[in-house]
Amino acid sequence: MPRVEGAPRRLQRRRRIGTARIAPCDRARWPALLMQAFVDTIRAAIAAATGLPDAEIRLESPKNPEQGDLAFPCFALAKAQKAAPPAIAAALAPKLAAALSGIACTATGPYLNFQIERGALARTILGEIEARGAAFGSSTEGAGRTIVIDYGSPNIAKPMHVGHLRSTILGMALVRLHQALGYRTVGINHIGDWGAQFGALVVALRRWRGEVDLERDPVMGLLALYQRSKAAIDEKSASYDAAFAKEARDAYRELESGTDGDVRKQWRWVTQVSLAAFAKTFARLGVAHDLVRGESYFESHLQPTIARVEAAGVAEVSQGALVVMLGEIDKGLKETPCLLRQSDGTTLYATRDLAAVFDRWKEFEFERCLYVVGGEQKLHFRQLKAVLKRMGLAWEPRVEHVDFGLLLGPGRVKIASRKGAVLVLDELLDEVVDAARERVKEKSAGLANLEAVAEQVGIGALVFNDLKRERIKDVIFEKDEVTSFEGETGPYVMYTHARSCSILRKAAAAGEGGAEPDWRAIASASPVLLQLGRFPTVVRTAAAKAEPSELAQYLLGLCREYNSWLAERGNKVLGEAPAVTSARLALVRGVKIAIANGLRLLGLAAPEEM
RNA sequence: GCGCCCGUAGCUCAGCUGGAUAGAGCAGUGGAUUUCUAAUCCACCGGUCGCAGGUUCGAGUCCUGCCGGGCGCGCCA
Repeated sequence: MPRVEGAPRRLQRRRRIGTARIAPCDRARWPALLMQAFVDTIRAAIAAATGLPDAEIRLESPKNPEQGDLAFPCFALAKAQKAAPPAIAAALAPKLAAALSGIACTATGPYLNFQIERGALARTILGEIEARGAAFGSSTEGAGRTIVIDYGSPNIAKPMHVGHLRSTILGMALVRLHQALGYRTVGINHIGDWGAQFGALVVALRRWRGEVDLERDPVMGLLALYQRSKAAIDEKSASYDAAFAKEARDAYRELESGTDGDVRKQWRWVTQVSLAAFAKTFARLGVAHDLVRGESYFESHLQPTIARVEAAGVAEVSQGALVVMLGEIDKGLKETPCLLRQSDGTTLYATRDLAAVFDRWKEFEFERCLYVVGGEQKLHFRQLKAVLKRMGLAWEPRVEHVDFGLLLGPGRVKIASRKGAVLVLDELLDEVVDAARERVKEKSAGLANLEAVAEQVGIGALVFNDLKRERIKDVIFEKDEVTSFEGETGPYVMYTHARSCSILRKAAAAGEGGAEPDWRAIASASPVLLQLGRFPTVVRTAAAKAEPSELAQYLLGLCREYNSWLAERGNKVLGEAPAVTSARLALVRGVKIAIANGLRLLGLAAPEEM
């Protein structure tokens, strides 16, 4: 039962570390990074004028958009030139202005502000989006390389609950982000289908099968048996049953022995009905794993795995157990070695994950192997990596724990409780979709595909609510917030998309938009254009940092800028002079494409009407 | 006790590799609909960026200490 157990036990936060660094932009490979192209041009000019090494030239955005599109602070030059930053800026501005064509350069205090010529900005960015369409934002950077992503990973015999939501949603987004960058992705559902608890469950099935309904909703029936069996083997529980516990241990031993008898038959059935239920839930979230490979798969790999670690000379026996001491690798792990084999000879979680990661490396030679697992398991993955490092495996840095915070209820109360009341994921999805259906009915009465849109909007609201936050932060699940659909929400982004589609439909119906665009008509939309230009870079960094929230935040910002522009009285799109309408339609189309692509990468639908 | 993490507006959060007056959403107040979906937009209200030092031309951002909160810590997963 690997990734999520009933109650999230731990919570960790971490700053971005590890391999999540972003390589310098390779222009040969990234011809279409849009804003990056302008940035590189300006940087080259600054380098030529100042002699600064390329790495030290950092451009930023001016505080006030009217000051320019890009800015360069001159403080760093002050020491070398022995002059005040404003004087340096003033001296540099004319030189750069002369060197750059189509980009104005002015000094404002200690800053150099650059403004790209409006027409060029619009033409470049909107032209690129138009040309690439659904592929806008994607690239071939990752061609020929593989990313393995372990996510979702529920445990059999129990329904998926809210605790699985974050891993599933984050994992799905990471799969899509990497795909967009040209990587081959392998999404793995590492189901928890092994362990002593299944011995107990089989015994529970033997004894109490008739007492629960296993026909209508097998997984809920299994949950009841699972909980009851857990109490029966818990010495501290009032329902402790010594005979049951012994039988459970025997059953697990039989399961582990590989004997294809009754125990294994029952276990197989449990696995089968559980997977069928998971598949439905995953489908609603738009998730499809490439590989379902549970812990049981690695049973035969356990002894070879231990042998391999022993052969590497890093294993030792301590207090009867086989461990790998890790203090030399990581001082923080001095007190917590990695246990590979218990004193009774059985293996542990770490052994299985070690077997799994060896297997994955052998099969995929991954660029990265991401474990989208809650922060409460941080120690486990830290140990796992430390073992790999101690074994001298060069690919150890490619293994990353993509950790995330807890999902909490109102008042920071834990939602998923070990005792009883699990919030079943399907029920939650139904609730959100119900709320969405009400809203869609009320706002768009005659919508033909009401049900489909309600599903898209409701689930989109839930997913976006999760993805918009930095993953390390806890998510406070407030139902009112998830079903409000206003403000910084998934439906807000979807709505912006749907409105744009509506404008484009009307334009097509009226035959507008064919004229040569007059880019001056969108001169006031440069914040929108600049934001559009950032899209490919955002996709790239969101993937590199395994942080989908960067894309979600980007989309919110894009929609905010765009809606604000669109609401201005002077910016009417349809029915204006043909050249004006053409230019504005190009902007609408560009935004529409960026939103659609962004939503898709986050795993959300982009309905054309809602 | 040890390890790791978090602490920005009443609430929920952004803030890119330290840089120009700290930004949104929600809640509250007041506006915008002969105008392309008002699931929108505009304005106002609201902040000692936990506290104290330090580094720096410059710190919400880096370092140290403290306070508050969370998670984890050998035979569970």
